[in-house]
Amino acid sequence: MTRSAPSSPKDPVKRRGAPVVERVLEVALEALAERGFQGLSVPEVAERAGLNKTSVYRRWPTKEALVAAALESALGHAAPLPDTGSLYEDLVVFAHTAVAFVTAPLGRAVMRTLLADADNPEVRAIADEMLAAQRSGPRVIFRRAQERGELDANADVTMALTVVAGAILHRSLIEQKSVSKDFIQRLVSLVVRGLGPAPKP
Amino acid sequence: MTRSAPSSPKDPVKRRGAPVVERVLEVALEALAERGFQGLSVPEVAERAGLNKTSVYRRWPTKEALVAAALESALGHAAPLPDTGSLYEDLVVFAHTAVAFVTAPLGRAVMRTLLADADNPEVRAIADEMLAAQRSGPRVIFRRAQERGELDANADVTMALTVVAGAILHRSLIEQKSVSKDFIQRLVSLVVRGLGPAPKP
Amino acid sequence: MTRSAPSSPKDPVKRRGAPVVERVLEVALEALAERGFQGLSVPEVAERAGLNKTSVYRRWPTKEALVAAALESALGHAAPLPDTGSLYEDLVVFAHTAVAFVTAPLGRAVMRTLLADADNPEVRAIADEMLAAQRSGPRVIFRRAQERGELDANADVTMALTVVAGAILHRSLIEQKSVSKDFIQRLVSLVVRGLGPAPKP
Amino acid sequence: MTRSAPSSPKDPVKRRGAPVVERVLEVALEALAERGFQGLSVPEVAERAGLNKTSVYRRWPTKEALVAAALESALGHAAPLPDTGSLYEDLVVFAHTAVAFVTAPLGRAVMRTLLADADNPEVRAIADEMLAAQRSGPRVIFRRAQERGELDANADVTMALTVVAGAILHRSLIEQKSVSKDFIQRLVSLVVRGLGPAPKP
DNA sequence: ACTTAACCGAGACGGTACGTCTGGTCTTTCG
DNA sequence: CGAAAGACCAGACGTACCGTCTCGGTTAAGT
Repeated sequence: MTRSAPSSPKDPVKRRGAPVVERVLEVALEALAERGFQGLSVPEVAERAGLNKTSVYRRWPTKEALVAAALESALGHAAPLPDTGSLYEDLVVFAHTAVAFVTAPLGRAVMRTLLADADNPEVRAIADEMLAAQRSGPRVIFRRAQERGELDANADVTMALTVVAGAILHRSLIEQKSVSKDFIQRLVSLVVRGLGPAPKP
Repeated sequence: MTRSAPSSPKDPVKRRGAPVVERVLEVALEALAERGFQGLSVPEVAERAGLNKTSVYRRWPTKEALVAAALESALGHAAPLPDTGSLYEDLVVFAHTAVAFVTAPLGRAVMRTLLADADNPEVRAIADEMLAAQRSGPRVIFRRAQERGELDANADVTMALTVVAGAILHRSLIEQKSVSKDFIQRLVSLVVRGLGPAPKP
Repeated sequence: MTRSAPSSPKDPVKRRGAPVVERVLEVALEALAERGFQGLSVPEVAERAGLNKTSVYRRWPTKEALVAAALESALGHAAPLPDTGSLYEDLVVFAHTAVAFVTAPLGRAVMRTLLADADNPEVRAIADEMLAAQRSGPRVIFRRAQERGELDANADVTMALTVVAGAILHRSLIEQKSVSKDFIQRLVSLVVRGLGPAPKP
Repeated sequence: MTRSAPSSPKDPVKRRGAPVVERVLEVALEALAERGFQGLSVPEVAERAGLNKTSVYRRWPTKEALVAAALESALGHAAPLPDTGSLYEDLVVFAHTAVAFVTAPLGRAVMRTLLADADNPEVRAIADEMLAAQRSGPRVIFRRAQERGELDANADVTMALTVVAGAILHRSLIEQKSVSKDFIQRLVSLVVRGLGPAPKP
């Protein structure tokens, strides 16, 4: 017996296909960002990836499966959480990563899917999961600020997150203006102030 | 005129002229909200409106023209601006109208178009225009607050608007949760506080 | 123009399509003769007929329906029965028409269908029907010969028909040789003699 | 064992495959009879023979080669010629072998190929050859009858053969009826009579 | 017994064609 | 004249099948 490669005892599938899979999913993600879910066509992805459409259909029988796989393959790239010792600084750094996410193909794809093509439950579920992952991290920022005493214990953290994310979203996708560093600073300023106690009249 | 038509209990909706146009544009708006721009098809609108697709094509030769007309027909329903004498109250009222807008078919259609189907410039222009109209009003709220001395003269009004709109947008479309009265109050609280001077440490 | 067109009291459908139908069926018959039933493809027929494949599919949803229609449209061209007063002469004339049938596209199509593609019952039925029609006529020839006393009353008429048809079939399709006038005469001679009483030893 | 021939430095063919080859060709013949030439697919033959399609393609690169090999492998099974001393009896026996041939898979395959799928010249040539072999034998029957004086020297022997073969062909393939013993007797009777002198009126 | 080389199984892949579906144009008829 | 009906074209889509290729694994021969 020629037991080769003990690390892969049996790998009947994807001996030839491994690089192909990556390429296709990458292309699918791009296309998803450009055209949205319903505008995406499997033949187009196949052509862009440089292989025959039948080969794509073989692996992912439906468009949903392809998109789900593409989204899933891009999961787990959580950005490292900032810890500068200052809520303001932390939030600025986090906002930048959020902007980067929304600007990159993956983020655009997720956003388009969430906003416009949320009909398919399978895809929707994955996109939701990605969004939750995206939101779970930053909560730590606020908790640390609370532990430092920089933030009140019952500050509306959830609202702050929604505000930061929503403002960036609105700015980049609705107003279609670039999210500048200045914008982020003004946004974070407003939020940090807003989380504090009411100003004296 | 076939008013009674006993042979057909279900009268074929609106047969000629002006009422037909209204019906079609109304249906087009609904479909736009449901399917988005690229998901909308002229034959489908025709069928839903109860007339032959050729009749629709006669009036609006392209899908763009139909959508543009539909959006345009829904313009000019600017909500009355609140003037309660309190920035907080004014913003709460405004936020409610914004939520109503985003919830209604027209608003959803505009949002979907802006977010996901912004490729066509003609349609995009109209949607932009609607958005600008939606934003022009509320600025008065802040100006009045500044005149009352309730708000600093160089407060970041633009940011405040973006934050309110963005948060509502994020809440309803991304998180897919209902925008409750409580949510709005907390949102406006945060924004009003954020517009004030920095809290004392 | 509103001319009610009394010249066409026919059904309201196929005003544009009437000539198209003929053309398609004609082409289908040709293709059937060339490629056989299973070798025939609807798109190919459409292209040869100069119209879009969807137009063909609209009228005949399946290949079977198209072939059935093509065969049916070619029915009813029964050749006039000869009546020369001589069994030999009658058979010679009839054999010539049989040869013409087998040589023409229609005949070849029927033969190919009967011989090679007899799997589909719908098509098979039509081809069978055509064959029966083709055989019903010639029996009269023998009956008249019997009435004239030229032929014995219990002569094996069915066998004679099978022999004439089979020999022509074998000659033209199996041996692939032309069916000459001389061949026909020798064939009929043999059959006529064979129908008579046994020769004296 | 087939002469292992140690002198042969290279014996690329059939070290392991000898029984496989037989099985494949046998199956191919069956499939040819069932589906005809153009309906036959190499993968299907492979599956029916219980081996992988690549194994079949390795030996016979094209469908034509496979069919040619299948037909060729079935050659040379000439039935022994009858010699009963009576033309009638000889012909009856011969007709039975002809019926057996046409009924068996091999015969049906040859017939289908000759009748319907005669496009490929290579295959066609082999089928023609088989047909010629099938016809060469029976001529002896007539020659012996002539030598016995039972048959006139210038009787139309070729026509008689065509008639017998054609009638059987027509009966079994066109009329799709079984070729009974009675049918054969009546057929031979007619032919034998037909070969004799014209009956006296 | 061990090596070697032909053979076989498995399945990914490109490619072609098919039949379906839908969108948009056009002609003809009806009211 | 406008609306209905629907034939028609165009093109994309997903499926099926074919034939090629490249891997491994196995079998049969030969030192």
